[in-house]
Order: sequence, then structure tokens, then C-alpha cells
Amino acid sequence: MANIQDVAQRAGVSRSTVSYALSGKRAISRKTRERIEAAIRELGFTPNAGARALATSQTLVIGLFVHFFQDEFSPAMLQYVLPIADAAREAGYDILMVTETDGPKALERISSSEMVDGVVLLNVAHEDPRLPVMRKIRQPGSMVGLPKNTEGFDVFDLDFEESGRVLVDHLAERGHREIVLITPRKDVYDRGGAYAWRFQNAALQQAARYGMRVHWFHGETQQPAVNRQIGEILDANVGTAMIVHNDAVIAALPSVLHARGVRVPDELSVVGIFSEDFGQLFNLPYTAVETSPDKLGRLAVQALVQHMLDPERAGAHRVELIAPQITDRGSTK
Amino acid sequence: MANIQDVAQRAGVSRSTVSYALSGKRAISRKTRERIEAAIRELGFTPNAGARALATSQTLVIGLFVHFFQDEFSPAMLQYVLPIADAAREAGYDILMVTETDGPKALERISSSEMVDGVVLLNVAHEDPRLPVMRKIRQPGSMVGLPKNTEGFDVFDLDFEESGRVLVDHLAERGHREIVLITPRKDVYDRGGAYAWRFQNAALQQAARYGMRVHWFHGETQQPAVNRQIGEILDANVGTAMIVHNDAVIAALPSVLHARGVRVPDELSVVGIFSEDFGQLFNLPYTAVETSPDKLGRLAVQALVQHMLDPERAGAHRVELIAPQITDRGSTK
DNA sequence: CTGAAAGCGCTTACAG
DNA sequence: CTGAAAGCGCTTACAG
Repeated sequence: MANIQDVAQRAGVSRSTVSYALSGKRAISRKTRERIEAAIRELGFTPNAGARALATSQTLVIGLFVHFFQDEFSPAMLQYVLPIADAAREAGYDILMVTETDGPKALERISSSEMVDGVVLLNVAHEDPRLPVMRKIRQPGSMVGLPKNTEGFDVFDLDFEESGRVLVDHLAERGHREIVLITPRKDVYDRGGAYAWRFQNAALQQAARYGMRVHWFHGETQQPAVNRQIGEILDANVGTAMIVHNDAVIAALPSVLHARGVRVPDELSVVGIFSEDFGQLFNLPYTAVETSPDKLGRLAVQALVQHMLDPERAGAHRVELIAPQITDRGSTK
Repeated sequence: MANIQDVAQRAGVSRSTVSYALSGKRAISRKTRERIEAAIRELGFTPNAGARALATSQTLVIGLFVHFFQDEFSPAMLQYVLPIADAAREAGYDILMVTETDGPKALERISSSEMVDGVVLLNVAHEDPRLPVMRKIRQPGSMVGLPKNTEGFDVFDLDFEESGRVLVDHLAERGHREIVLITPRKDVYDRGGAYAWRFQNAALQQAARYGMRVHWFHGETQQPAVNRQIGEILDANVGTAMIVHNDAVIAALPSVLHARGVRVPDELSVVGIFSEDFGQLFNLPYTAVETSPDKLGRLAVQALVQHMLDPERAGAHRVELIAPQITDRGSTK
């Protein structure tokens, strides 16, 4: 591998001149620059990332910390990861992807060995065990998922409370007065998946405001439990509409309804909350709040990049709950 | 951040002694070792990754190169990524995940800046444009997906030819003499997704051997085209069994069959080829060849690790096509 | 069993 | 507009 010294020699200049030509941090005469560029091309030179990181304290790498929980429906995760990787690359960063179960320990390790300039946390819980670590590390952090204490971080999430409300509104406007609400599994609540109760509480409150009756269930996540549960709920035959905040349930719903000959929206109105891509993947014909994983992922990266470039501004943090938008797929009446 | 010099000072030893205590590469007296360990603990010292990489020419990072193709069904990818990340961590490596569209360029960049010790390529095509780059870089490479020329690499894949054969055998043994074969989309063939034609050719040949008649279709990948196509194929009403080698089609099949009241296996036998996890995700009740993404991902990492640890042995490469195993879910008769 | 020093490949004040 | 040199934080022969 050619190093900067080889390039300098071939171009007949000093190493510093090559370095400055590379960074553009000082003016270089046209002739010199051309000789350097030629030498770089001929030798196929690329600066050594480790050496550069050592000299500049900058790695140009972002750590992406992802958890995969058994009680969540995995394919959803990829929808965040890809846009994050894309946004990072656009800003000149690569992605170190960390999936370890022991998130706090991994975070500590990656941070203190200075492998990354900043960190994106996905699927952040109410009292996420990674946050105490985040507060003491050097690198700025950005997250998707709203924790209890957002101080010091850029936080992005869907406004789940408003999402709960608009879906209830949507059904109330159409005259529904008794509905079924299916939320994430109990485990999600237990481990502090705040999006679960933020959505649910707001939905229940709003329903109460309308004098609606709500039959609330924690949805299952694994087959065949999912199908069985949906069947039982349908057997109970309560309500004229269903709000589903559970990926596994909504994905299974079309086939169960089909099998039972339940017609949407004639016999049952259905609304959900999932991303466009997810809906497409499972061919879901339901009106739903768009969860915008791509938007959230990109926002998280962009905010992080700002902090990495301008550490002075480290005080100014952003908490943004993006407004829900309903995509009407005609599954209500 | 504490560095090795701070630790040395606090422990009253030289930097080299600290370094050796860390690596275990030479004997250290018990007393000295304990003082060093205490100092490390008290200062919260972790070696700087960039400096270490610079000194050792080892990053302890593996580059994972993933492509996401529109004509493929994305959730399948995650099944490879997670086991790879796990296996890497077990061996002491982190994962730099690269998803850029221009794979060859990204590979060149990551390799020549020495950001990784080795590379895993996913979803390798017959004449994959990343392979010429792979051949000239310093780092060893391991791949999932069988290319035309495997020389110089560790390659792991399912034995798709044998897979095609065993599924045909399975149907032949049950007396089927006219079947439908649904393969990946044409685009997959065009870009050199060899698994598509390896499976298909072997299946067609084997069927010919039995004197079977085969109706072959390129399956769609996006809804609603998938459902429409399945409908058309069923309308044609040819054959008593169906072999599906297409994730999107097999995922959509239960609901389409349900909607039409086609009973499996009474009226139609169905076999597929997909992973256990995928089957679970979509609740697929079909007998199928297990594609073992976790096993393939782990094998790729393990082989890579061997080469990274022992570059001398760089000549010995492994091409392993794992034998298909049928999971009988009772969807044939 | 331990230390002093060279070296890995960059960047960046300092000097001219 | 350019160069010589220090320094980033490690590891590892060399020496004792």
C-alpha cells in the first residue's frame, strides 16, 4: 500500500504539501497540485483511516446501535437501518453496526476506544439502560424513540399520542361508538417501550372524550398465537371498528379476515399504524398512520452530523415528534 | 480520555509494560499486573482503536457489504446480517456495514483506507462486479452466494441444484406428473443471481427425468402484481402441485389460496424454499427446503476469521454448498 | 521480569 | 506557496 510519503516522493514535494492538497486547507499552486494528483492516481493512494483518525481525533464513522427484541416484529428494523446508512454516507460517514444484547457495555466499548465520532440509538426505551452511558461519553448522540429524559440528545420519534388521537377521531367521525384496540405485547410495556403506552393512553383518552367504548388487548407477536388471538377477538364480536398498533397482528389480519369472510369496511372498519413499506410488504389494505422510519432515520443522522461538525453547539438539542399523517386506504366507513 | 501513558504513570511502570499486560504477550509479575489492572479500572482506560490499528495493521473490524435489490424481497436480508454480526462479535470483531449502491467503489474505498481486516460479501452474483476488486485488495474475503469464479475466496451457499432436485423428487414420489414452477423475477437472472437458474435448471432437469410436465413462471416481487399473478396461474388450472422459489410469492400464497378456497394439500400440493424464520414470520404452512441464512452467515464469518488470523494459509480456500434439508409441514400429498 | 525508543501514517502549527 | 518536525496513542523488537 502506498502511503503519503510515497506520493510526496513521486510528486517531488513534502508530505505536508500532499496532505494539504488532499484536505484543501491551504492554497497549492496549480502545477504542484497536478503533480500530486497524478502521483495519487498512479499509486492508487488512499489515506490510512487509522492514522488519520489518530492525528485528527475523527473517524468519520457513526456507531449505529440496534436492538432486536423477540417481542417485536423484526422486518420493521431494516426500514430504519437503510435510510440511516444512506444519510450517513451522503454526509461522508460510514456505519459501524452494533447489535450486541448488552447495549450499554457495547456502547462503552465502542465509545472509549474512539471507534466512532457519534452514535445513533434505535428503538430507545423510556428508561433506556444505554442512556446513562450516553451521558458520560465524549461522542454526541442522536436517537429514534422518545426516552423519559431527553436532555443532551437529539431525539426523533413519531408523535404517538397524536397518532392515537387522530385514529380515534377518524373512527368517531364515522360514527363508531364501540371499538377494539390492539396494542403491542405486554413485554414491550415492561421493558419501557414508551411508544406503546403513549399511543394507547392517548387513544383511550380521546375515545373517552367521545364516549366510545373500547375493548383493549395486548396483541401477540408470534404465530400461531397471533392468528388464534385475532380469531378470539373476532369471536367476541364486539365493536364496529378496530385500531391495530401491532405489526404482527396487522400483518396477519388480512388472511384471518379473509378466512372468516369478514369484509372490510362493510362489516368491520380497520385502521392501523405502520410504514408505507411495511404496508406494501404485507399488502395491507388498511387506512393507517404512516410511521415514516426513513424520515426519522435521516433526521437522526442529520442532527448527529451537525453536532459532530460543530461540537461547540453541543448545548442545543432537538426533540422532534413528527406529526402523524393518515394514508386513507378505504378500510373504514 | 485516559491513554496508556496515564495508566503507566499511575501504576508506576512503563508504557510497554502496560501494553504487554493488556495483550498478555509477555509475562508480568503478579504485583505489577495488579497495579496496572487497578490503574486501568480507576482511569476507565480503553486502548484507542485508531492508534492500535496503526501500530498493528489490524482493525478488528469486518466489512459487511450488503446490496438491497428492488427485485428482491428485503426482509430476508436481515436474517443474514444478524448472525454475521453475532459471529463476528464472538470472534472479537465489529461490523462496518456498507450498503452503497456502487459496491465496487465502496469496497475499494474501505479496503484501501484499511478500515477493515476482512470482508464479507452478501448476495454475490455470478459475475459480481465486486469480485475483480476483491481480487486485488489486501484483505481476505468471504462470501454468501456462489460466483462463477470462486478462486481466492471462501464461498458459502445453499446447494440450490440439489434443492431443486429434492423438491421435484418429493413431488414425484407422491405421484405428481404436472406441476407449476415459480422462480425469481427475470431481473434476478439478468443481474446474475445464479441461485435462480441453479435451482430452476436442476428442477427442470429432474422433472424431465421423471417425465413430468412443468409450467414455469417468473414470479413477481411487488404487490399487487404478486397476487394478480398467483390468481392467473391458478386460473390456468394446470398441474397438481406447485414449487415456489420466490419469497414474495410464497409469502402471499396463503391469503390468495384462502380467498379462492383452494385447499392445501387436498386440491393442491405446495412446496417452497425459504428459511425457518421467514416461514414463521409469514406463518407459512408449506413443506420447504430450509435456506439456513444463519448457518451460511456464520460459516462465512468463521472462515474469514481463520484467514485473518492466519494470512499464510491464504491459499487454502473453501467452497461449501450446504445440503438442503426439507422441513415437512404437510403441504403435499 | 521490565524499560527506552523506534515506528505505524497521518495532520498541523511553526517557520520561511 | 512550501517544508521540516512534532505529535496523535499505541505495539514491539532490542537491551538489560
